[in-house]
Amino acid sequence: MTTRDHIIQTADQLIRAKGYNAFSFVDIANVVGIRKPSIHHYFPRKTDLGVAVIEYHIQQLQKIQKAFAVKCAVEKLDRFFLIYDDIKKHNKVCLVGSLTTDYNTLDVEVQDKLRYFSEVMLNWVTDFLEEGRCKKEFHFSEAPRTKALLIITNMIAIVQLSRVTEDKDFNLMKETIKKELLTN
Amino acid sequence: MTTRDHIIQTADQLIRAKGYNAFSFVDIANVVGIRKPSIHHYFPRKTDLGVAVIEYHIQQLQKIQKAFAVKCAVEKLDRFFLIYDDIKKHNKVCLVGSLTTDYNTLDVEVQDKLRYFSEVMLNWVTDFLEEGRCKKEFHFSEAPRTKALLIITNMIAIVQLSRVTEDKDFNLMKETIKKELLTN
DNA sequence: GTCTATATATAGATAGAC
DNA sequence: GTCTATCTATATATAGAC
Repeated sequence: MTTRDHIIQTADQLIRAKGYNAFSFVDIANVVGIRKPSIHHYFPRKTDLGVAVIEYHIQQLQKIQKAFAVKCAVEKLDRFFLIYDDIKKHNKVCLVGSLTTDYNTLDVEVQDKLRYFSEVMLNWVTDFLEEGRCKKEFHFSEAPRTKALLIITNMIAIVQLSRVTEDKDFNLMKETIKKELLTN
Repeated sequence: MTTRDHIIQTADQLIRAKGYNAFSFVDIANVVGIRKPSIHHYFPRKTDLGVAVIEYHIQQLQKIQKAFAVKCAVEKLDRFFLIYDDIKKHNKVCLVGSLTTDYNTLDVEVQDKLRYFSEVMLNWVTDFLEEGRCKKEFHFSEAPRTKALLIITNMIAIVQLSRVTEDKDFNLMKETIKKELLTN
């Protein structure tokens, strides 16, 4: 892995563990094993790093979309849940949840990139829900985009909320959502 | 309003607009019209202020619970939604959503108070959902606490997510949730 | 590409006068 | 109860040597 990628992935972990305004270049330097000013060689401003972290997430999601394009809707749903399994396992929150709460403190470049990432995510879920209903894998009465919003908001917030309720509420949400999609 | 209350309410607005780690005592001083060190007279540490803000929310919620104790479940649901209407109207997020994303940076006193507030909120929603189903006002198949988690996570995250999708997604969530509770 | 040194701003917090 | 002055730590960022 290149130093640049190591910085991006470390920033990503810190943003989702502590929040955008609670991580610093020193935190990253300590993990990557370089000095604070060296990070500016790759990312002149914190904003540049923030944008790069979101771009990394967009790339990862597009890889998943591509790899699962031929799979059935239930498999796509399971892959969607797997994203949050990983988040919950490491006691993080998702990038959209972390950055939307700090939204009013972000530079417009980060805001715009975040908007685009959210759009890609929402479109993907909307599409596989519609496909799943079309093929009788899923059953739901709402518009596919509305159902996608319901499910995505469940997942965004349960990784946050289960930090203070109970960890097992995470699996409870997942199982309830899946069961209801498969029933009827 | 006392200076102390003014500080608490200003801190509350700032936490939900920008996040816990993005507001400072100077921000509050500028709004309240006093100097930064004067705030320490009321709240020695930022942690003390954080705790007070959550306590304020607990009090507000308990007032609502009391005032609506005699009302029907649908009215309680509408009052629950009204909390989020106010949040969305002012482009804020809810306290639980804001503080759970910053959870790992909070002192344990704030964490514990936040856990208690979340419990009060979850219990209230669980109770009026159960009551509503009992009286045939609501229809749902999940356990009441599970349904409460589904609805609360929808609301926590839609005020966050609709900052980057579309504002009208907020009303869309609300109406969809209510319609499904009333149907069947 | 990484370093040391530094600039500049701001954070949370305290001391002590009024 | 509020102020000025100050402390200490840390933030983002830059300059310039190696």
